[in-house]
Amino acid sequence: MSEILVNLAGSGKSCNFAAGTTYAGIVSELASKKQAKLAMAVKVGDDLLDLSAVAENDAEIELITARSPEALGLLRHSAAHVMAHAVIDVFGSGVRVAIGPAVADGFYYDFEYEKSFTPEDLGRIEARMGEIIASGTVFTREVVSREEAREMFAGLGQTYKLELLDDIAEGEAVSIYRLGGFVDLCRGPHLPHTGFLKAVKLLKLAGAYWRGDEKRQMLQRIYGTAFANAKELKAHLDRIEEAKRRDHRRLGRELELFTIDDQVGPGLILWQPRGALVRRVIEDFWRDEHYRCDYELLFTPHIARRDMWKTSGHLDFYAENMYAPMDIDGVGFQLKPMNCPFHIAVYNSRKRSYREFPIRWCELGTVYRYEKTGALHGLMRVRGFTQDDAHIFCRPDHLADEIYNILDLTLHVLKTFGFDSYEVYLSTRPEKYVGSDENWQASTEALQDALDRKGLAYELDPGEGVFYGPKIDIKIKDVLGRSWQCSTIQVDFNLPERFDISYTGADGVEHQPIMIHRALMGSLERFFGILIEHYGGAFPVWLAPAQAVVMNITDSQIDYAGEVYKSLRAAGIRVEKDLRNEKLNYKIREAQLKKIPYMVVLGDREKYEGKVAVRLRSGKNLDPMGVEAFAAIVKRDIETRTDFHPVQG
RNA sequence: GCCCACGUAGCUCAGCAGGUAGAGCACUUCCUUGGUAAGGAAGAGGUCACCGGUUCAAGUCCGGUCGUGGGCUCCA
Repeated sequence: MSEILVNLAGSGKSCNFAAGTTYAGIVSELASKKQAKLAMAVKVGDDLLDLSAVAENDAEIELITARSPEALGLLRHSAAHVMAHAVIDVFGSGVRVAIGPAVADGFYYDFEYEKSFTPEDLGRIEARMGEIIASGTVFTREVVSREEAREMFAGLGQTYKLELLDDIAEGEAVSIYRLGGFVDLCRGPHLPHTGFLKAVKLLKLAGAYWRGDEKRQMLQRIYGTAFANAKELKAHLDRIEEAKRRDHRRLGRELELFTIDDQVGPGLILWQPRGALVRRVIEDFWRDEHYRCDYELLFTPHIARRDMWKTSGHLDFYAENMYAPMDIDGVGFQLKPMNCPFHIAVYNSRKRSYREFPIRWCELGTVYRYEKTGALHGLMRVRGFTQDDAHIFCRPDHLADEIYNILDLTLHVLKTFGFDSYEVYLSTRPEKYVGSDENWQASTEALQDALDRKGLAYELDPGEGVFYGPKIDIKIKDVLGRSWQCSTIQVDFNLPERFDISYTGADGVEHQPIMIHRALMGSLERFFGILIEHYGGAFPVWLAPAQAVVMNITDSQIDYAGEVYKSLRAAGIRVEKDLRNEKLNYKIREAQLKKIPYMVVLGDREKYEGKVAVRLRSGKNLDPMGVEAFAAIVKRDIETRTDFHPVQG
């Protein structure tokens, strides 16, 4: 029998073994007793392997323990098997299992069963899982022939497994894993035994189509999560709670920012006064920044002739997202899902010269798109929303600079809203596309060039571009670490062609301009939703609907409070007054719940000294000061768009 | 759109062997004039989402409609 040399990464230890020794055996030799006990799997090269697998060649192996980055995936995948085992134990062999992978925050398993599972069932399943885990049942792997596997799963009535089996490439080994009486077709690897599962929890039930295809069978999905220990599980559950507390739908109602009314319709947003105020501040900022960057503002209608949407191609490739046409004096009109054709119409209103380029037109354009009822979600997915849209008409040689300037503006805007961590994606030519290869190549290079100059690291998404041109997408990360795609910059060779727009070049000949579509925030509605969650409803002073609230302690300061209120207002501060006949505690509590940045408390002391006592929403107090001094503090927050007294958390 | 769950006062929720609704907060009025997260009392407020069915009787059972929530790419 041949010998192989195996060394344990990080330990400097190596040893000779007979080929065919299991990694468990190797580990027990090379690692300390303690380490060996903690080993969940081994990593050889890029491959994660079961401890029960055998080594055939010289190798360097790495121990996978609960602390390894790969551990969570392993734990969760094994937990999924334990769950499937438990479900079959509880509901019988009539349960058909589909797939059960580890996912970003946990794991799931999809089942088909005649009865639907109830939330109470989760408890029963979890209880049974607890028993399986406590038993320390081992996972065993077997490599079987296709025929054996087919026979076995057919015998078990596991038809989904048969289907999966058919998809395994010829030549690839077919492996099955046994866990007690439960057998699953699975690539693995798995934990040595269930005793490694220290913290598992089932979370929710959901429906999911077999293979994500809505034409196929609807299955019942059970989501769960697993962590290396109870503490980390709890931290995860706390994060879920925190996300719930920050849910923009809840805060939107509590802070009276927006509502959605059944009578009006689903996916249609009513901006309440406080929300509308925030929106106005956002829009003002947006417009100012665009004027600064040499954009011009447009306004365009909400409907247009159906013919226009035919020319633009929307009726061909976007019809399912558009609302039905309406008949106006015998002519078909349709609600706009995008603003671009209107901007082209503005372009076409007269002859254009290269001397005007680049033309930069922006619009806060409200569009309407059909979304499936099940997809609607608060402000995040709606049927009517306002895009912070812009279109740039230019020559190919302008492209790189224009993109650079757009990136510059985008990052500035995002940063101002407190987002300074980005993921950038560059999507290149897909299989089906319009435009010449030269144009694609030149503009893709222009995008790359701009990204490089801006010093932005990006990921390449080959073939993920839209059919009409390459694009850059920017995802922002909020305080909870969730990412949201808002900004997009797209080059378009298609619309200029379809509308046959042109400009007169320096050579006196007509040329076709290139068009760039871009949005920074994407949808004002959605961006507002993201902001609400990002700030947890405690907007920075420049955005806060109410920046300060003046409150008196007793009726004897009503006049003084009125004066303070007036001078703050005159200073341009959004101030409210609470002069009700209530105790100070009560007023503070209310202002606190409204997350108003500054509470101005006025009692006799302040009145006689001509000062104000300021409480921050963080709970801290500032030293008493004159009204002007206080106004200056608030003004500084507003002008710098940065809170000098940020809210914790 | 599909699966599951849910839809009772502005909000959060209770009610249920089917016998014609209840709490807390918010709101209104009165008392209280009180220094940094809820002072006290009284009052008003609901065709129990909508439509239909079963029943002597339905918020409670059945069916449908509308709406809300969790999901529906993360491949054995």
